[in-house]
Amino acid sequence: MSLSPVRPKGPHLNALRAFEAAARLGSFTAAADELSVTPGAVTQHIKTLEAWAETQLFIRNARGVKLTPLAEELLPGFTQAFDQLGFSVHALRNKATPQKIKVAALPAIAQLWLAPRLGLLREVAPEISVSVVALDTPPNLAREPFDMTLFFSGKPLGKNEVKVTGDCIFPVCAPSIAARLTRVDDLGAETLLHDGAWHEDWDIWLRAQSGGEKIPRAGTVHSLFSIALEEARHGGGVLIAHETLVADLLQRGDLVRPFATSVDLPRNMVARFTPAFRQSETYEIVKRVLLSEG
Amino acid sequence: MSLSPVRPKGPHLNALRAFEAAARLGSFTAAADELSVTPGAVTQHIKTLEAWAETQLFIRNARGVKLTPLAEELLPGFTQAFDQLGFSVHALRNKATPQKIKVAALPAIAQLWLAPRLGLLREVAPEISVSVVALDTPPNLAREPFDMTLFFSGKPLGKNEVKVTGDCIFPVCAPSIAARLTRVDDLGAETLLHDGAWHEDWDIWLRAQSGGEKIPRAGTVHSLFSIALEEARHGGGVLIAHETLVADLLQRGDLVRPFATSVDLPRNMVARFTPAFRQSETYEIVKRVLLSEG
DNA sequence: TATGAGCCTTAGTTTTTCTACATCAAAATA
DNA sequence: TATTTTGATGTAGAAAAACTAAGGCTCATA
Repeated sequence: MSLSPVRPKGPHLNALRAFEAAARLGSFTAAADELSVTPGAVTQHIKTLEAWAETQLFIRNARGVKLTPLAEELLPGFTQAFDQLGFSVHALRNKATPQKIKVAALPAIAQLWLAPRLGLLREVAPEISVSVVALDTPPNLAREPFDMTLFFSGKPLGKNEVKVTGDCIFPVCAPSIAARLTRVDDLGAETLLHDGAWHEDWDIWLRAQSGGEKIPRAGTVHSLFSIALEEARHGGGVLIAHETLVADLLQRGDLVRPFATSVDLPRNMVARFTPAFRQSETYEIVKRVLLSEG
Repeated sequence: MSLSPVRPKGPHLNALRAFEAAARLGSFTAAADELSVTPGAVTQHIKTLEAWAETQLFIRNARGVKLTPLAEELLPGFTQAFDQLGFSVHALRNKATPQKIKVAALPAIAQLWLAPRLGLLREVAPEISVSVVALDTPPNLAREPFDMTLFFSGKPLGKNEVKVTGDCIFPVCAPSIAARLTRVDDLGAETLLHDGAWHEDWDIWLRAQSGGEKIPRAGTVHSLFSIALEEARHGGGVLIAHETLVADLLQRGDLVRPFATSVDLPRNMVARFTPAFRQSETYEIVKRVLLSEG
């Protein structure tokens, strides 16, 4: 019996959050990414927490970490707590400023699909202000302050998800280039443009064409689809494009499809919403305007 | 549509915790107390949160704060989240170090009732280590890292509470003083000792005696019951004592009861446990040993 | 009118948290 | 086998957050 003079303190909330993220994702690096900090910060948080609890939470291997049985057992409770907290934070934002919404989207989607539609939204409901953040990977909606995300997904639709469009690829190019393309074989003489994140697109499309296997895949890679698109528009080569992202330019005639065949990819453009946002008045308007014509 | 380059951040967790406490308790000062910080810290947290959400959460009056309807609406969700978090933290401690338990108790209870029994516990289960923190008011078990509390309570027993003893008061003094006390009136010539936190005790007891109303209540006040008790033991006066706290000294003969009459107060000494602790193996042992003889 | 309770503000300090690197070990690759 | 890659760690310094202390304000109550 030690009559301690000081009120004992609980662990730091940030350490608990770091633990939950690391345990759920099974990786300190992934947790650091979700929390927008460096992996070193996560290491420190978890070390602090382990010292506080006087126990080990992770088994460190040189290549990644593994949960101890204790951490495994405790994880669901922490996840539930932070989920509830995240929901309440979303509710706070949605009820305090219902006319302001935050969207996270793939850069290409943000620029080529979303941007035109936001003009439409402004016409219909000028009181709604939308802020868009371009991200390469979908954020964890239960934890980060976004109301909706727009990404491609090959998984079955989840509870708060809505299919926006399918994903279908085909080559596009400037009309001047299209003039000299009649057979798939002609592509061998052209620069094949593609996006770095979708480096398999040409391969997929060519494999679906008879004789396409022989075309060399080498070409110019751009880190952003929108830059590759710009390049194609100026006659820089033939781009393997995603239908939803080039519909506008095709309609305007800036780009044309040299070949009729397209390939459907097994994935969709998916809009995902937070449960809190779905309860707000704004949700219906946004959904109606943005997802009107599939 | 502003294409923001930075990933937006959620509010700080500490700010959310401060909000929850302030909203639940309806007072910044009380929240500061629960969180063991100064009221200024709470003010700042809440101001930060209000700025983040771009909304007002409290209506400030010169005398206390009132929740806005929005805050009122959001409170339950936040409370639930932090309750769950608290439970998980307790579970972490209980499963990581099941042999270490933390108790918060009233100073007088800690010293006079609990301390003797801890020796007994050590005999029965030496592997259990108990740390005791003396507090004047019961801590919020759902938020602070204690496994159990021991305080007097006049309220009906709650879900995780167990009655330990009743509370019954009567005068005690050294045998030398008792020798010159025969009637209640004789108390008029003695120094009446009492604890500052229980300043009404003499009043209550005297009112229950015939003729007691006339005795002057003035006497020596001590901030700690145990100091008043020490004073009484050394012949410094007559103390109005609580049965559970002086049983030992009475049995040993260090103190005696000059009058037979006692008054039952409408309250009990109550042990309260965390739900997480009740699930641990240690709970049964502790309960059996400490609460054996009512 | 004086007092006290309760919150606010500001300035300055302490504590916490984060980053930037360098390092290390196992696994994957060549 | 040598090399590269991946993911975690340790440390120092810097940045950010959180806290305290002290003075001030306002309203209710005595």
